[in-house]
Amino acid sequence: MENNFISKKISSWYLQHKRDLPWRNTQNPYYIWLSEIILQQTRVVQGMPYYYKFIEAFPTVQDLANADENEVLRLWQGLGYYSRARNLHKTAKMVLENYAGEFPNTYQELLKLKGVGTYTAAAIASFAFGEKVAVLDGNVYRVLSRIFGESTDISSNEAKKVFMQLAESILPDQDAATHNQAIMEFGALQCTPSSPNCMFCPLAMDCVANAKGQVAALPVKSKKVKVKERFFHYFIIEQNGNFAMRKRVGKDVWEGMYDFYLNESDENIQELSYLALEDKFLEKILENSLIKRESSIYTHILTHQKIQTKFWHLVINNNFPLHLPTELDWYSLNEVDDLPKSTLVNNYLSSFVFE
DNA sequence: CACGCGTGGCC
DNA sequence: TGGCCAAGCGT
Repeated sequence: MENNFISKKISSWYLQHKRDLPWRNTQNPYYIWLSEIILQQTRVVQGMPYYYKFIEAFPTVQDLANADENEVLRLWQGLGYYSRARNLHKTAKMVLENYAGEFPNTYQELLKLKGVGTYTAAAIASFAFGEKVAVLDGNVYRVLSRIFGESTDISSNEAKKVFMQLAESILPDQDAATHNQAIMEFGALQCTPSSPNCMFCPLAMDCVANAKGQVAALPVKSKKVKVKERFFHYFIIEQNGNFAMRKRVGKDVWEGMYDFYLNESDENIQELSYLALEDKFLEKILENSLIKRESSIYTHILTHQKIQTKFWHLVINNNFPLHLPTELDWYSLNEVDDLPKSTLVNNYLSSFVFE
């Protein structure tokens, strides 16, 4: 490519302004993979402590593969998008079983790993193995849309082809790794989503959006999220110093994380007696317990959901032979602490001390 | 393939 | 304040 002045300017800017991030000082594919999974949809400052925790707890991919899923999820607790942690663990096992413990070293092979899509495969292939493949992430979409004045909706299916073509048009033959790092860092620090400082931009004179006064309008992104309201009543069931919890399964939020007995309604119902009408188990435990604590309403905001929750701490009479539903099991206080839990549950638990 | 999946920071 | 975003992926 002869119009590589764009790549050269961005890479030059990168060498002057790049942050010193730990995963940039290694070519170990395990560390690079780990950092890329952590950073999916996640800010560097938010992911950084998790990166350090993981490499300390699991220095090698073998260590990660040999861990229990709960242990991995517990370490991931608080970072969100927990399928990343479950897939991280699955992939570590795959690397051990299918690749003899050696990370696959090409874009095409990397794509076969769980949780590794086109972006992450390109990132690992270029950073760890020097393969000439272009990364296409949120930063790259933004930088390219502005430089080239490309207004294709980045939420559309067509965008992936259009922008990949642009990305490849400025991908240099040599050192794709530095180029890829550079364009992402350029998007993160210079060509920012809102109010970029184009006065100091080395590409100001080359940028179509800047010339047309379209910087704020690009990239075009149409997708809007619809927020669904949900109403939870969590019942912390305690008997003889043990607590009933379950591992969440299915397609709902927080799959794999542990929580308490949940009564969910479409409407904002406050009366326990009303809830118990439709919930025989709840009716039974209410008849045989004391309400030790009734929390205030916790409003938990997720990307697609707004969940209003009240927590009820019930102490079941010691002599009542309570038979738990199959999904629930008893855990000691220390075990409760060790289990992976959502931030909503942890917010409640950390708001007071069990006595 | 459009949608669901977390959390925290920003204005 | 509420909406938007931040190194996407699986289904």
